[in-house]
Amino acid sequence: MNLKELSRRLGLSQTTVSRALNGYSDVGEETRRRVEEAARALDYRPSNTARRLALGRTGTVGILFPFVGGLSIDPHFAEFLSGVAERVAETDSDVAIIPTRAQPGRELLRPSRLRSVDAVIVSGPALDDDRMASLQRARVPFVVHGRLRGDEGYAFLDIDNEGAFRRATELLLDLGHRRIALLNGDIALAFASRRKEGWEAALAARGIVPDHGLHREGTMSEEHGHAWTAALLAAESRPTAIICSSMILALGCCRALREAGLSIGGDVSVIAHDDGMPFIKPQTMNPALTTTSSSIRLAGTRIAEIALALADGADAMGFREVWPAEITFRDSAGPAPVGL
Amino acid sequence: MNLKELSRRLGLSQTTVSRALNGYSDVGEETRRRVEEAARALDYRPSNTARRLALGRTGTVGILFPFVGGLSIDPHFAEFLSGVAERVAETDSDVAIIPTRAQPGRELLRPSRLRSVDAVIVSGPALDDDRMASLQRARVPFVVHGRLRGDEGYAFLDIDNEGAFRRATELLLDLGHRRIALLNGDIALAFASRRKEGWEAALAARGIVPDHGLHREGTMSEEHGHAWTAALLAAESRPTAIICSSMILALGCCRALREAGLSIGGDVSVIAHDDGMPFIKPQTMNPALTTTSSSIRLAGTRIAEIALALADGADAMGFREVWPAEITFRDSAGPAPVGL
DNA sequence: CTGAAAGCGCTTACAG
DNA sequence: CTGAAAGCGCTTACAG
Repeated sequence: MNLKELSRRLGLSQTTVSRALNGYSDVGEETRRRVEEAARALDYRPSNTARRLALGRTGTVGILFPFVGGLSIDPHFAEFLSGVAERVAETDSDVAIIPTRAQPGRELLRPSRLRSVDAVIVSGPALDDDRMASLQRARVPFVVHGRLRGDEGYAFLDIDNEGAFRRATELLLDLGHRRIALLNGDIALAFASRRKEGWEAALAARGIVPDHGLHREGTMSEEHGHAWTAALLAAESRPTAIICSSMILALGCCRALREAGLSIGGDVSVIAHDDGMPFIKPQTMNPALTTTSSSIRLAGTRIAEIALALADGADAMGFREVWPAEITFRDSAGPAPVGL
Repeated sequence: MNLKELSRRLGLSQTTVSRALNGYSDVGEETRRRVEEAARALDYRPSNTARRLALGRTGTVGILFPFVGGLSIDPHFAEFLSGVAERVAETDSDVAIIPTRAQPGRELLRPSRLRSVDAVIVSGPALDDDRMASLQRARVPFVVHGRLRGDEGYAFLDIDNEGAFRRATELLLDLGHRRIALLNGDIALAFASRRKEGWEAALAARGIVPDHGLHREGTMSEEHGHAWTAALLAAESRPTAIICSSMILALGCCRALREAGLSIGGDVSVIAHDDGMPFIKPQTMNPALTTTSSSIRLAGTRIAEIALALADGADAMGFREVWPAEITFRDSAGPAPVGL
C-alpha cells in the first residue's frame, strides 16, 4: 500500500492525501477524516526512504564510538547511548551506530556512512582526534561529547572534569591526605587528561609535587582497578587515598583493599566518579562511596537534542555546554591515618 | 556533486557512470578508469537514500532492546550490540537502534520504524513477548536472540541456558552441596526462566525439592547481587553454594560473602555465568571464579549475519541455532563444608 | 480547498 | 559497450 494506491482508492490526488496525513491546515475537515480513516483501515505507512529523499534529510543521527577501544561498547558509553536513543526515539529520526576503528590514520570514517546521516555525535574524543576535522571537512553537522584543548569551533557538551577531580583531590587534602593516587581512564582520551590536570592542580596548589607513580591509566575495567590498587599497595610508600575515574574501577580498587585487609575510609580513603550507571551504585557499597557525579545518561539525552537541532540547521556555536559535577560526601573518605 | 552532475562533466550518461561505479562488467576498461578517477577527484559520494529508494532496500538492520527494563542498555546488551555493530559495519548497511517501551500492551513497536528496516534483531525476549507476533504480522524479517517455549517458526540464536545451569548445579551437587541458591535475571525473561528450569531439573534428579526461597530474580545489578546474598546469609538455613546469572551479580555476591567473613570456595561456593564482557573477568577475581560461559559478543556477530541473510531473502527456518555453554572449573567452587 | 506536475538522486530493463 | 527513459514513493511550489 503506497500513496499512489491509497489516493486512487480515495479518489483524491496524492497531493491532498499527503497534505492531509501530514497535518497541513488547508485540507477540508471532512476530507482529512476520510483520509486518516482509510490510511488506518488499509494500514498505510509511508516509506521513510522516499520521504527522506523528497525532504533532503536522511532522518538519522549517527553516533561514533569512543575513539580508543572503539570496538566494544563499554558500560559508560552504553549508558550514554541509552540517553541518546531515548531522546531520538521521541522524534521520527533513527540512531545509527557508526563504529570506527581505532587505528590512527586508517580510514576511520567511511565517508559513505556520513552521507546517511543528518548530524553526528562524537563520543570520547582523544587528544589527537582527527575525526572532528574530518567532519568539518565533510560539512556534516556534529556535536562532541567532551572536548579538546582549544575547543575549536564546534558544538560540544562536556562535564567539568578538571574541576571535579581538583575538588575531589582538595577534599582529600583537607582531610590530611598527602599521598593521593589517581586511577584514571586511558590518558589518550580528553576526559582522562583533564582529570589528571585537576588532580595535579590541587596538589600543586598545596605545594605537593605530583608523584606520577601514583597515576595509573588505561581501560576502566574491574581488573585494572584491582591490579593497579594492588600494585600501589605493594610499593614502598603506599597512598592513603585513591581517586577512581569510574565506579567499575572503584569496584576493583575496593576489592584489592579488602583483600589487603585495609579498611576503606579508615586506612585508605576512596573517592570515585559516578556516571550514574544503574547497575553499580555508590550508596549501596560498603562503606558508601564518596563521589563526584554527573549523569552520563542525561548528557546523552541533551546531546541528542543538540544533534537534532544541528540537523535542523541550528548554529553549532550556540551549543557549548560544560556541566558541573556534584560532590557527595559519604563514608569512604575519611581523615588520613595518623603516624604516616 | 550528484550523479547527474558527474556524468555531465564526463560527457557520459548517468547509466554508464552508475554501472561503472557499481562494478558492472559491461563497461569499457578505459571508461571505468575515467569515471572512477573523476568520482574521486570530485569527491562524489552517492546518496544512500536515493540508492535505497531505487533498490527497494532500506540498508539498515534494526535492533530492539531487551523487553524488560528496555530504557537502559545494560552491559550485557551493550556487549551483544558491539558484536552486531561490528559485523554490520563490514557491509554497507547501518544498525538502527529501535527502543521499545516496556509497558505491555502499549504501541511497543512504532510501525513506522519498521518501515526503515530490512530486518530486525529482537533481543532479550520475555515469556509473554508479543513483539515476534507483531513482526510476523508486519512481515518484517527478524531473528531473535533467545527463544520462547515453542520456538514458533522464526529464526533464533540462543545459548543452552537450561543445560548450562543444570550442569553447574550438578557440579555443585557432586561436590556435596545440597542447599544451592540461584541469583537469576528477571524471571519474566526467557533466558532466566530456562536457567531456573535447569537448576530445578538438576536438583530434582537427585531427589531434592527446589527451595524457592533460594531463588532470587530481578535486574542483574551489583546491588542486587549483594542484597540477595546478604538476605540469603541472614536466613535461618543458609546456602552453601550460589550460582549467579551474570558476572555483575557475582561481583555483588562475592562482596557480601567477604563482608560476612565467609571464604569463597570454602564456606560458600560460587559459580557465575560469564558472558565474556571484557571489563569483568572471572579469572582475575580472587579466588578465580568457576563459570559457565558463552561469548555474548560472538552471538551478536552471528545474529547480525543472520539478520543480513534474512534481509537478502534467506529462509528464516534455516537459522535455528542453540550454542552450548562451556564450563570452566576454577577455585570458587569447592567441596561443601562438612558438618552442615 | 484540491490537483497536475516536477523533483529528490539513484538503478536498471531495454534498445541500439 | 553506451544511452534514453522509466521508476522507486514520497513532498511541494504553483495554479486554479
